[in-house]
Amino acid sequence: MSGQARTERRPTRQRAAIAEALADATEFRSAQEIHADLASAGDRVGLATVYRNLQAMATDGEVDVIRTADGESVYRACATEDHHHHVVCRGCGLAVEVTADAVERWAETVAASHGFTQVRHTVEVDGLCRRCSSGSS
Amino acid sequence: MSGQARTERRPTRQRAAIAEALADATEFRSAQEIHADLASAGDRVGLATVYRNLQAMATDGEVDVIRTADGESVYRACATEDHHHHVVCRGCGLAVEVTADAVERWAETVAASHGFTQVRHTVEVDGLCRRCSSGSS
DNA sequence: CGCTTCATGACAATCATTCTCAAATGAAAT
DNA sequence: ATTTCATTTGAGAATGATTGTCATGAAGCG
Ligand SMILES: [Zn+2]
Ligand SMILES: [Zn+2]
Ligand SMILES: [Zn+2]
Ligand SMILES: [Zn+2]
Repeated sequence: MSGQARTERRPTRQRAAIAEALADATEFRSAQEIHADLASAGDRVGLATVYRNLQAMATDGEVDVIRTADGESVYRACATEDHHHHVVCRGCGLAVEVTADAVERWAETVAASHGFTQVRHTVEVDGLCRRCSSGSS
Repeated sequence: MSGQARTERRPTRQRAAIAEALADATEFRSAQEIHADLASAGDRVGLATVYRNLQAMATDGEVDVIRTADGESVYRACATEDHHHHVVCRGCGLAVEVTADAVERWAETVAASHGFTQVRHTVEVDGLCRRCSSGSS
């Protein structure tokens, strides 16, 4: 039931660099941030290239992508290839991967009960992690 | 536990017009669309004003807002004031309101189990409605 | 090595959303 | 009704992430 549609893509230095930058990062990063990371590491990669690769990788399921509150797309190479969701800290960006079979089934069921097919879903949970909870007013 | 923070806001012709346009609409509409709707109805309202009011209304829980696949914010005056989610048709925009206590609890629980507080969540389900499913390959 | 095809990069173009700030308006006080 | 003052509006500029363009560079291949 897990779907990766690994498109036929040609390996390049840039792609490898992006993948590595993504592997090093522990939190979700935006295309712009990845681009900056590479730049500051002396790796010169075009911004458009970063966008294109990140999107392709996301499409192929190699990386996860979520939308921040202000609409920015952020990517991350997750620990597991299996379908999962995240609990993200609004304060520091810490992201925990979680699975939710119950939610998966619910989405499918509720949609089907209303006659919908080809169902997809988006589930994101955010809050303040333990550390960030301490410094609240 | 349901939160509306009805801000002290001053009633204006524009606000009323926007609220009405929203009430008439059956699907989710973007700020731009609402603005166009008003314009074509002879109601002249500044685009910035539409954005401002829509956001304020969303903040106060008067209307629902979701993000489309391409990052556009779309609003709708829903049937119920209670917390709920949607199953939206990718083909025609038809939106069904659904509740999911199980999901609500799951989000809260899984976040808490990882030490998160002030938890919020986003749950959107989309697919093809019965009608739109017919014309697929 | 030549050839074909895909990827890259610099930069222009999009486009939803936000910002600016002077003018208009609501509400309350006089 | 008129003054007063904070809020809201509107027209247009500004922002900023993402996408498009297209000439150049690199991969794959015989
Ligand atoms: Zn945190
Ligand atoms: Zn899921
Ligand atoms: Zn439909
Ligand atoms: Zn919910």
